[in-house]
Amino acid sequence: MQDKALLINKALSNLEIVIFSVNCTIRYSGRAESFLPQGDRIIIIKKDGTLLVHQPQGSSPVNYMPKGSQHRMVEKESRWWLQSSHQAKKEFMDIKLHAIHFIKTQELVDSEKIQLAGTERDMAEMIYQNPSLISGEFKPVGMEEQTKYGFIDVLGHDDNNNLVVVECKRYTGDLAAVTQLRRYVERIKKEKGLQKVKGILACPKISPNALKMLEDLGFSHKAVSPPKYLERYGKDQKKLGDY
Amino acid sequence: MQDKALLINKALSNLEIVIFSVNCTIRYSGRAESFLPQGDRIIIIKKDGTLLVHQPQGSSPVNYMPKGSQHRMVEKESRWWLQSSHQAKKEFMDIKLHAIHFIKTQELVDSEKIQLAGTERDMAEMIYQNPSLISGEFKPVGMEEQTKYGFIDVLGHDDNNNLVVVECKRYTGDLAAVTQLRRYVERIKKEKGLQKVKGILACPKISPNALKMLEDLGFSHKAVSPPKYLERYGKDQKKLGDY
DNA sequence: GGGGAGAGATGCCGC
DNA sequence: GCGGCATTTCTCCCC
Repeated sequence: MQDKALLINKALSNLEIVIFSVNCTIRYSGRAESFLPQGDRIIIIKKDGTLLVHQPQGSSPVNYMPKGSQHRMVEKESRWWLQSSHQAKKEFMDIKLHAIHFIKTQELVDSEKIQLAGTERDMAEMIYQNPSLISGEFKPVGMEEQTKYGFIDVLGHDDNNNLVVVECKRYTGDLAAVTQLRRYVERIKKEKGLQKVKGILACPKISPNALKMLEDLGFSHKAVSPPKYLERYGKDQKKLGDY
Repeated sequence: MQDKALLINKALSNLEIVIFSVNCTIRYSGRAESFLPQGDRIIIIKKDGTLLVHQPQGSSPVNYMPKGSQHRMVEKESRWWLQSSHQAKKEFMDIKLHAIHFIKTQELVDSEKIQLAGTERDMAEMIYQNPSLISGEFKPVGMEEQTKYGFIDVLGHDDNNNLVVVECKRYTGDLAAVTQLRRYVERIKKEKGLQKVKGILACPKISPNALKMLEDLGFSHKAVSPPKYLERYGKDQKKLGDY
């Protein structure tokens, strides 16, 4: 165990990634307090100080520590503990190690960033480029207007020169989306001193409650789905290999 | 490589957890589309079919597949791929393996659930038990009222018999929290046919914009922090050692 | 560093 | 399964 501790402390100081498979008990104190009874888990400590504890099922880590945390193996009363702390954020974690199934340390090299398509931002751009997706009379105005009046996805006007605020959601529109749209419309009305500003929620579908609230507020829903850009970077795909 | 593939496919069918350290390229298609150029990553496949891909830094997985996904090692044109799919959700991932640094399979036993204190729910209960945290005249009403009118954190009334809606946030109150409170107050007004319903946002702090909107709507902010229940299980801590 | 908002969010609970 | 909502959300962008 002593040698394992040395190995780990050395790896941590070398900023290598460390992967444990252990049987442990965990306490955390910081933004909240938590206790996790004894069980088998995978623990990962990354170069940037991030610590993740994963159970054998589930997508999210059951416990974790943020980037910038410090970690060390400590022996106390003939027991080994993995202690983590982030002093600035006042977060602390103590992992009591009942057994260590295996440990692996490794230097990983990866500075690549993921390329993602089909986001809400892509949706807004698609509508901006192809405003008939909203309606035949919808005319988007300059993108700079978006920043000027906040985080409005697409701002435009109709044939009667009414301003139109479009809020995009990539999946089901919910009550929060409606209140967000409402907030933008009210802000525009106040800042521009307008009586009438249209609000449109663009999303593939909308919950019944959200639709009711939307219509009660005089807004409307337009069914639009986020774009899948496979075709867009089809050429890049070829360059990247015969995938 | 052949033997590794057999090992992995066997482990996957045995519902063991599999941990890879690899150099890979990743494509994903499903709710969105993504491409991640070549680099070193850790891959975890869990018993429930969850797949996680982690880069050497950052808290969130760069790519992932949901619970219920299926995985297999495939050889194609003298290259090994790890293919994952979730047919029902129409999600697909192809991981092109340039190198495998190590693979570990393991059976993990853990059915424990984490105990968490300091959540918004705990905050609401604290206020319900100790209403003077809101004000001297605040009197909470029965908890069953909460479900009847939705997900209101704490519902009560003041000395003048005005209904009071309290929305709790465990950290900074923001614009979304204000619109959420507004939604609850409007719902109560409509369902009960009331003219005046008070709204209170209980949170440790509040952003300037949120405070302005809150006051414009006639609501108010009360500084309350989520409870830390360390003292509740203080005795257990002592048993675990003087960390 | 804080505010505002999205996320391939995930997870939990209730209907 | 969907709806509504919190999350030790995390991450990104912009000020």
